[in-house]
Amino acid sequence: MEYEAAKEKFISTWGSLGTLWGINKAMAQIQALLFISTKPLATEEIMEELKISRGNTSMNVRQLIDWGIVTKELVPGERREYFSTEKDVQELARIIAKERSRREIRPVIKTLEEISRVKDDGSAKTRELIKQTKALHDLAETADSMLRKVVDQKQHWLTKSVLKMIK
Amino acid sequence: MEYEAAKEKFISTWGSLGTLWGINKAMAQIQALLFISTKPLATEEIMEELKISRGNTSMNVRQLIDWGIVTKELVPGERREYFSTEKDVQELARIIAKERSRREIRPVIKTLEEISRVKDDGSAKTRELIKQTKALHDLAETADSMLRKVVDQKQHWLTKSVLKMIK
DNA sequence: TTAAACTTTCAGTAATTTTTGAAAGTTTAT
DNA sequence: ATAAACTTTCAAAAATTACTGAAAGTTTAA
Repeated sequence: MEYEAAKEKFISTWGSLGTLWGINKAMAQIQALLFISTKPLATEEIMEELKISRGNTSMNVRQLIDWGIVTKELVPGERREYFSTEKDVQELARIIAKERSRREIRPVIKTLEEISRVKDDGSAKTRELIKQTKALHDLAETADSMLRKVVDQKQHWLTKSVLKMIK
Repeated sequence: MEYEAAKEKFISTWGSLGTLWGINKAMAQIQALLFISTKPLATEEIMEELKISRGNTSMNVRQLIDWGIVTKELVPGERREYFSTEKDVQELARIIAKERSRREIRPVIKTLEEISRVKDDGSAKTRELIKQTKALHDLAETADSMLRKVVDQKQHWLTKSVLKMIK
């Protein structure tokens, strides 16, 4: 495979993965483009490479910045803004895990807690709702806690030792 | 909160979570409904509870069966099919993690491998593509391996010991 | 203060995804 | 073989989500 083909494949693979993970296609593709770029890119260059509009580029770059995945690079003497993404995959994973926990898992945990405090009228169906909601709550808490901590500072030794344990 | 309100909240929360995870709303809601039901439900009952069409119900139940999350229950002497979902959350998590690995993570890993074998022309951009693709590949492998094994048989002791380690 | 160079916003449009419902298909009992 | 009771399919419609592009906004330099 030649460079151009490989690059396109990378961007489109990453783009469709994004959709699957609740990130839209353009956003994922911009990140992919920056991820394999050897230098920061300006809006214009992103638009051209991905064949998307200025507005689309602007909004999605902003979202990536919101997520903490992309940063503005100010090139001295240059008016326009350049963008680059976090290049270290471990750090990238850390940021994504943290944001997903905050945006998605935490709110669900809160709702499950609320639901499990439904008025217990003693009926079988109410009991079942309480029981199942609590079980899910516990699972979500455990998963979230693992996600956040595993991915935190201690990745290196932890990854290694966990893998050793379960192999 | 009264039972009916709690139930509706549970179903709608689960429904929107589903969307976020690449499962459609109806599919997630059907699973939610079965999850808190005290008995298996027939198509007709699902339609009524969720106010969705017969076709929609049929297609989404079939998908849930495909995923291995829902099973047909044959009630002796009854013509129609009843459905129930896996009630144990640990088992549910196991199935979902396994399926997501198979359907989503594995194919991406394969593609990343392919891309990282791009013809190395020695240019900086090709080198960057190779380097970054390989880094992502490694990360994905590690994450997938952890996901699959952590969630496998050994959940109990593992969860406990990992949590102890990272706390 | 003006103008050039750029970024952001947002209403309208386009693309995608989900849902419906009626017709076709299947199964079981007689 | 027929019919009743049920399930599945799928083309069309509805709903949702993403994208465009032009106008408005911002920043910097002179």
